[in-house]
Amino acid sequence: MGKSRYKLNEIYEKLLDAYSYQGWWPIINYKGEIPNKKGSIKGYHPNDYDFPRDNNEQFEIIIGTILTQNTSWLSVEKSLNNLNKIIDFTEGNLSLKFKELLETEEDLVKNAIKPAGYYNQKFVYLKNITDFYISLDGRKPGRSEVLSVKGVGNETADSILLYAYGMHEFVVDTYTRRIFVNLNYIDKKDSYIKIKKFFQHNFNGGVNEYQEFHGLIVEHAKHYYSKKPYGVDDKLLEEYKLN
DNA sequence: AACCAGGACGTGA
DNA sequence: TCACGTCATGGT
Repeated sequence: MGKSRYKLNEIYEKLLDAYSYQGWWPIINYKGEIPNKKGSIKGYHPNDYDFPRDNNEQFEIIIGTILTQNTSWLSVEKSLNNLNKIIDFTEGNLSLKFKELLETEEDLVKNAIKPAGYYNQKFVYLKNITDFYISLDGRKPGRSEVLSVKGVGNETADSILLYAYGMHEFVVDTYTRRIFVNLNYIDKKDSYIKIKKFFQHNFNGGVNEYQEFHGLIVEHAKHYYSKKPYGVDDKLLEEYKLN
């Protein structure tokens, strides 16, 4: 494990030194703040992995995973705050209240989530995942089970499992691909599952480290992998680049 | 004014 | 399987 030529744990430590704890997944009613964090100014809980603290926070994370598909977190935060004005996220059973709202106030919900984009699609996806969540009745879902929900693909599934359920599933996103393609650790044509397994086999860490690593990868990528050509100015991880 | 943002799905080869 | 078009608002 330590003799792998892929030094993922060293990279993890390097990113942690550079950016410190990211406090993913953000909770909109949490009062913690990280100054100068792009995409949001609050909701993160750095170096505190005891989340979600209740079922409503768990469901809020799940809503967020749908809304953030191909969209910036700032837009999602606006949508979540809009929804929070319609339904109190902190009282009662959020999933049941949300289901009721989805069924009776379609236009109201669509308008609320508009900032996150794709609001017609995401409205349907939210209905699907809400019904699924309620059907679980508190039970932890399996990966294939979550994947079967229309609107939940590989990344969203792993985000739900890792951040909402605290399960040991590595999340791969476009930023992960860009960084580690640039380091020649993976090929840009590799499938999601292949990359996920690559990280799970070569990165030694538990649930907390999986959560943190993904947040760090996103943070680092926002600095050096948002505009083409990706990563040419990435001095921080330069020493880990292969051939 | 293009381009991108914490993707997923349907379609046709 | 896989490449491609579609979904859509908002920031840079």
